[in-house]
Amino acid sequence: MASRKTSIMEAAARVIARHGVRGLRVEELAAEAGVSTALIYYHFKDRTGVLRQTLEFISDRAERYTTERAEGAPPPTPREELEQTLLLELQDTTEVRENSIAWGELRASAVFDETLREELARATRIWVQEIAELLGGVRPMASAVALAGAAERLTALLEGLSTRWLSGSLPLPQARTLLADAIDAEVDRLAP
Amino acid sequence: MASRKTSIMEAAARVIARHGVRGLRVEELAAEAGVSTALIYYHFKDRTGVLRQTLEFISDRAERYTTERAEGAPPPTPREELEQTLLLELQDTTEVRENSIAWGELRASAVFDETLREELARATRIWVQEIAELLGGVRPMASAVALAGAAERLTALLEGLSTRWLSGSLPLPQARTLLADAIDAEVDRLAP
DNA sequence: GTCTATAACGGGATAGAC
DNA sequence: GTCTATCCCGTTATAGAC
Repeated sequence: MASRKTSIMEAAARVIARHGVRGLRVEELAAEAGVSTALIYYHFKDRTGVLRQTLEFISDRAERYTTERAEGAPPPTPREELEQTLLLELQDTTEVRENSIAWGELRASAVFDETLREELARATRIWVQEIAELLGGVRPMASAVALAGAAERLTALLEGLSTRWLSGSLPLPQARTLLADAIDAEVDRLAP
Repeated sequence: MASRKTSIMEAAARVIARHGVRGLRVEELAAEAGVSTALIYYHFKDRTGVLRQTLEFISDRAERYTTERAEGAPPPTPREELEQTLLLELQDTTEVRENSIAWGELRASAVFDETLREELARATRIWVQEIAELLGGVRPMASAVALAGAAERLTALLEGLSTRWLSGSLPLPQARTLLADAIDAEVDRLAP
């Protein structure tokens, strides 16, 4: 069962998705979590502590939901799995939106906050590695270097498209098409 | 010569590069620009006005330095020009770093600030269009739609790589290689 | 562990003189 | 156009009871 502290971090993720890291007010967070502000300081020491731990929480959670699949569904082909995994991040559902926004905020905050960098780099590495493995399933003969490069490009492109979408510079369907085309191109490029 | 207002926007770009949009304090900006806080409100109305106009300033400046070429230098081939223009944004010089950080910050802020969106979308459109034209120089037979797609992907990838670089998740040389490879791939893909 | 009440402070914004 | 001085509000953070 979720501890009080965990449910505060879940609430923090929602608040960050609404107003960003900069817009997170401890009082609003308290209201969202249904607790007093004092309790937040009790569990997290200060506002920075809330952010640090919530961002860690978010990157862990993102790792999890990308891997999950429906129970009775037919097992997808490697190619389908790759495409689904990446396109999953470009969807206008509450959960994805929340995670994408929070992830973008985390990324942006790390530019100025050294303490976030290591954790972020680690989460990025894991994600890129996961995509590289999926690409390897599609193109078993491709070299590890080529797979790693393609994975790094596809995930970086996804982050770029996602931010454009969320900031209102690119309609979602177009973002999805662009990503799908890039997947095609990278897979073609890895062909024997 | 630079007006007072312009020099305040230059100072704002520096402060944003140091502490982010989130960390921009009007008082610090005033100190950086060597003026009083009241003067800032006189010229920009409020803090948001500073951000809005600085964003415009930054995107204009980026357009300029991207387009500039050395005087006596031999005119580059279309292919060289394309590559140089894009790779220019991945360099560890003060000016580029400052612009990239500020651009990333404004992009991230626009997710929560409606007032920045239109200007940002406009600047993005101009930039994508410029790259599409350079691609058209390399592949004159390619369709406008194909050129626009490739340009959108390359610039979005560049933003993604840039943010990874600035947030410490990707070494600069690697980011440059990845982008160069993507340019190769897109140009190949547009081949007749 | 959790609350209510409040202290303490940072920073955006303005008044008014020059 | 530009400054000095200051107001004032929103937020962070803590004290102390339960």
